Amino acid sequence: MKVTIRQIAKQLGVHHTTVSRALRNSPRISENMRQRIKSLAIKLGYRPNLVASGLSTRKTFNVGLIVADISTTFFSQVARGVEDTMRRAGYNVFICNTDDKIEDEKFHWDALISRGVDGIIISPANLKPRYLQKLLGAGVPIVFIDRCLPSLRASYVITDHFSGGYQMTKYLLSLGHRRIAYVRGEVEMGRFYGYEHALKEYGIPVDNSLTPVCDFTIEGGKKAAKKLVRMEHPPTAIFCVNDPVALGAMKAIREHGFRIPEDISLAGFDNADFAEFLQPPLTTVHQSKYELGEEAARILLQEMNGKLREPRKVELKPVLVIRDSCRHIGDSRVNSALPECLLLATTIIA
Amino acid sequence: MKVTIRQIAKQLGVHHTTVSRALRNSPRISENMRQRIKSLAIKLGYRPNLVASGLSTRKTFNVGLIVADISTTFFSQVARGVEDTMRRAGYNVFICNTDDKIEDEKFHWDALISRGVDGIIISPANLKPRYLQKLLGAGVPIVFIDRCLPSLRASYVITDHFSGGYQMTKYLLSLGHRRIAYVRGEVEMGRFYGYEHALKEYGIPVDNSLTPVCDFTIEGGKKAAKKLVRMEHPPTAIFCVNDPVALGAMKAIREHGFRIPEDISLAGFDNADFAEFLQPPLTTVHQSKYELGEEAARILLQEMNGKLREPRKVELKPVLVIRDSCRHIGDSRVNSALPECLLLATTIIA
DNA sequence: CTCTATTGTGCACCCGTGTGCACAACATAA
DNA sequence: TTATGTTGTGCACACGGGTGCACAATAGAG
Repeated sequence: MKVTIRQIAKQLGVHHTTVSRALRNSPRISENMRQRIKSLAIKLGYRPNLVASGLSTRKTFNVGLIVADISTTFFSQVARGVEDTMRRAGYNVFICNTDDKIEDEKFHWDALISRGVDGIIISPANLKPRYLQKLLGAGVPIVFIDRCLPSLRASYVITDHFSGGYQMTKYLLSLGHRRIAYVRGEVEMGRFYGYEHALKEYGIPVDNSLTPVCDFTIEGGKKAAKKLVRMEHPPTAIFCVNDPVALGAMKAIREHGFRIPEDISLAGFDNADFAEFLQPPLTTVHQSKYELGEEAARILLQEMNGKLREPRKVELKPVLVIRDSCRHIGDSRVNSALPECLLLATTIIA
Repeated sequence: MKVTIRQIAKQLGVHHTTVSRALRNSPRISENMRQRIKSLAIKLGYRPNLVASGLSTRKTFNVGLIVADISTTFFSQVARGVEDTMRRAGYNVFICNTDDKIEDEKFHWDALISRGVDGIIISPANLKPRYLQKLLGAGVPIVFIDRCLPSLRASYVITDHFSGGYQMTKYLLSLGHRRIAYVRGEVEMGRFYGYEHALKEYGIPVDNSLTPVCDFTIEGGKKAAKKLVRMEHPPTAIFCVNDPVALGAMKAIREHGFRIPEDISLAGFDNADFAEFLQPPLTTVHQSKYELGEEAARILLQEMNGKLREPRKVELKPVLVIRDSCRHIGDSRVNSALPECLLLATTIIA
C-alpha cells in the first residue's frame, strides 16, 4: 500500500493538512513540526501522488511533445533536448507521433488535454492559420517547434529554413549548376522559398518538374529521385529537404547508373550524424536539433510560469556544411574551395 | 471553462452520476437517457478529465518508457513501436532518458510512480538481480526491453544478442580472420558471449586488449577503435557493438591511414537505416527495432489487463546482413559469397 | 387491489491533496 | 484583569469522476 499524507498524519497525531503544509514548506507550520513530519515522510518512503495534487491544483507537471515521427534522426534529437530540459524542472514528457496526419494530431491533442498537461510543444502537421489559432485558444501554453506561422501571436523555435535553402542553392549555383532539383517536403515551405529566391537571383525560373514533393523518409526520397533521374534532361544537382531523403535519392541515382557527384551532385539538410560517413560524405545544411528542443522547452517553462508577457520567437541559424557530394560543373574538381556563398553564410550566422 | 459531467447533468436536470454512468455505458441507464446525455456531451465538446478519473479508478492510461537515449537510431525506433501500439489502446507514453546512469533511472522511476503510470517498459541501466527484483516488487506491471535477466520471473522482449554476436564472429572467422576485435558496450554482454563462443569454437582465446569497452556513441567508437589501430599488431577485423560505434570506428580507422575493408574489416550491429549507404556499405546484424517496441507494448497491455498469468519472454532472432565492409583474408575478394554461417543463421531464424 | 420484480435515478461518500477560514494556545501590552 | 496580537493546527470543502446502495417509478402477477 502506498503511503499517503493521512497515514503520516495519523502516526503523528495531527491533521493531514498539517502534513500537506509542512511538506510544501508553508510558513505557518512550526519548524519543529516540519522536521518531525519530513523525517517521518522520508522514513516511510512517502511519494506524493501527482494525480491527486494535479486534480486539486490543476498542475500535473506533465507536458506533451507532438512531432511527425520520433524515430527520425531529427525529431529524436529534438525530443532529447526537450526531455532533458523538462526533467530538470520536474516535468515529464509525453511523446506523440502524427506522421503529419491531421487526424492523428487531433487525436493526440485531445488525449493531452484530457490528461491535463501543463503545456505542449508541437510541430504542427497543419499550418492553416485558423487551425493554429484554435490551438492557441485552448488555454494551454504552446510552443511551436520547427514549423510555425511567424505572423501568429505565438512562441516558436525554428531553424531559419529560408536561409538554409538559400545558402545551399546559392552554393550549388556557384558550382555552376543551373538545373537544380529540389525534393520538397509536403509541409516544409521555408527551404523551398530559399531555393526559389536563390534561383531568382540567377534569373532561373522554378521548374515544377524539378521540385517533386515527398514525405521525409528514405523511401520517399528514393521514389522522388527516381522520377528526376529518368527525365530526358535530368538535373545536374539534387537538393533534398533532409538527409534521409538524400539517402533515398542516393540509392535511386545509383540504381539508375549515375555516379555521385560526377554525374549528379547531391545535397541534404539537417547534417544528420551519419552524413559525414556516407560515400561521398554528404554536403548538407547543419541545424542544431538538440538545441531546438532545449530552447523550446525553456520557453515553454517560462510560459507555464507566467514569466512571458510577449511570445518568444527564436530562429536558429543553419550552417552550410560542404563535403564531397557536390561537384563543380565543367570542372574536374569535386567541390569548390570555399565559394563566395560560404562567406555569405558566415555573415548570416554572425 | 472546461465542461464537466456535472454541467451536463445540470442542463439535463439529472444527477451527475447518471451522466457518468451513461457515458460509461452502464446497463442501468435507459437507452433514451443515454442518447440524450451522449449527444449533449458531444454538443458541448465534453472531454473527460483523466486526472480525475485516474484518481478515483487508479488507472491513468499512461505508461512510462525508460531507455538510455531516445536520440539513438535504436531506441527512437523502439519508442515509435511502443507509442503506436499504446496509442491504439488509448494510452499515452512518457519518455525517459537515463544515459545508462543508475541515479537518473531511479529519478525517472520515482517520477513515473508518482504519476501513477499503469505500466513501465524499461531497458535497465543496472542489471543486478536485487535491483531488478525491487522494481518488480513495486506493484506496477513491467516489461523489460532489449536487456534483461532471463532468470527473473518477469516479462521481456529482447533480440537474441548471443546469436547475433555469434553469427557475426563466425562469419568473420569464416572469412579467415583470426585477430578479431570486439568493441563492447558497457552493459551489453550477450553479444560478447556470442563472440567469445565463436572464437572458442576455433580455439582462439579472448584477448582482452582486443575487447575495449565503450558507450554506444560515435565518439565512443572512435576512441575505442583508435586504441586498436594503434596497436603493434592491429586486429584484421573490428566488430562493433552497434552501428553508430562502427561509424566512429570507421573514422578512427581511416584517420590512421587504413582502408576498409582492404586493411581492416569492419562490422556493426543493429542494421541502422544508414548502414547500407555507408562506404563501404556496412556489414552488420539486423534487429527489428520497431517490432521490439511493438511486442513489448503488446505484452504490457496484456499484463495491465491481467490477462497474463505467467511472464512472457520473447526473443527476436537477429539476421546477419552481409555487405561490403568485411573482406576475405588472403584473398582479393571483398566479401565471401554466402558462407556456411549464413545458412546457419537462416536455420536459427526458422 | 396488493404484492413483487424490474428498471432507472439519486444520495452519500471515496480517491489523495490543497486551501480559506475559524479558532485554540500562548504571549504581550494596556 | 482584559484586550490584542501571533502562531500553529484543524475543519470543511473543493478538484472531477466513480460506485455501492437505497429507493422511486413502473410493470406484471396473483
